[in-house]
Amino acid sequence: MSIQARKERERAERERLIVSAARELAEAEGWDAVTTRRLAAEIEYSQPVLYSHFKGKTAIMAAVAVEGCAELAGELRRARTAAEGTRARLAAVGEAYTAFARRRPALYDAMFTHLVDLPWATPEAPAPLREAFGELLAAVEPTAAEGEDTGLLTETFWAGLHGLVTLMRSGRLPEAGHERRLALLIGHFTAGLPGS
Amino acid sequence: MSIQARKERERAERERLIVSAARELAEAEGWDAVTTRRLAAEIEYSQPVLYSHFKGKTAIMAAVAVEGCAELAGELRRARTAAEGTRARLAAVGEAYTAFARRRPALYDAMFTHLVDLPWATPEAPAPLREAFGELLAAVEPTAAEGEDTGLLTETFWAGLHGLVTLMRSGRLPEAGHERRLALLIGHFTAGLPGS
DNA sequence: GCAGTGTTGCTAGCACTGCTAGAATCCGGG
DNA sequence: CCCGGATTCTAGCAGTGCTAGCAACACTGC
Repeated sequence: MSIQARKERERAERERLIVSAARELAEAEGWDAVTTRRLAAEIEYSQPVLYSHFKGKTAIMAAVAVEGCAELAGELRRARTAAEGTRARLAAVGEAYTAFARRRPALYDAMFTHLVDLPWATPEAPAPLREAFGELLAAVEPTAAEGEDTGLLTETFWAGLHGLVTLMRSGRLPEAGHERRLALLIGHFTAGLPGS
Repeated sequence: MSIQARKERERAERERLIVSAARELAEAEGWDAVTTRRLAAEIEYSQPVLYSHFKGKTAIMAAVAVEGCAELAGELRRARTAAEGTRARLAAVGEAYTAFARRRPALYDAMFTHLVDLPWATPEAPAPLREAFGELLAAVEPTAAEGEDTGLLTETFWAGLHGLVTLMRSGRLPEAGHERRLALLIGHFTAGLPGS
């Protein structure tokens, strides 16, 4: 009984070790550097051990992505609750979102650009994913007009942020001007608001 | 003199063959299926021939991306010139952009998601890239307020479209609702326009 | 017409990838 | 103390992008 519990505990511990090692390696050298061999060496086990925990490399990335979503949700919440007023809250959340993406590019890639085989826009989506989206929703909701679908509106706003981030990170948009582009996006999503 | 001209012509012909084969293969089975071996077989030459034309696989993808940009520019222009009125033009261009992305996902990936090592936001960017952006600019410009930077505004609008497309294609946004999300984006970028 | 020459394209192979079958090893229970 | 079963490792597969060095070809000058 007790010894099996210990084994399960150790196993869970090692699983967390895999995920955090993958994340650290990715953040330090990019996802290309995260090979199964390299990752196995990092956790001081052999390759096949990885496959006893995860179905494959993409499953490991998915686990990292979920972890990242939890973190992002926290940062968005902090930004939102710290700001006063509808417009300022949306601006703060947008700022926090893009700052997160720029500070942790590899994490962001795992979450929102790489194919990771996670259920997204469904109730079965992992909690951290729904939480992160919920934070965006909470910031966007007050800006909605009468009868507007706040879910769709949030998705559209999210797309704007995501586009800014990815196009910039791939060199398609110059870093310079990011603040002003973000301000334009916020401005267009809060036009016609009494508080502006 | 003439024989060298013929050789160069044949060489250029083969280069075009490589690019179009890569493109067709990518559109049919995705970029993962475009391996150097497969591509070589497709053009009925051996692998090293590819490297006498392009620096590597990414360079081939870049060539495909440029071709795709030219095509996108054409479709955007058609959409823009066919529509009447500032708002309708922006809507038509947005519609054409997302339709292109959904119809030719592999092409779109090469152009705007994969790392392709092309100069983008500079004067040295290939003409088709600048043309495609110019089409967006032409549609966005009339919506700009007094003293607004139309370049930055276009970039922001582009980011919105790009975000919608990529999040949808990776399953992060449901296909259903695309039209309404696009309408919301257009709406927010044309608010406060006399013609609305 | 023909040998020499220089380019052109091919064969073979490197170092690496994700992933897995089967051998070896370790650990708890009798 | 030793056996049995779970656990982990070694070794290898099929595939990747890319390249060195050789063979064969086409063209030039005689």
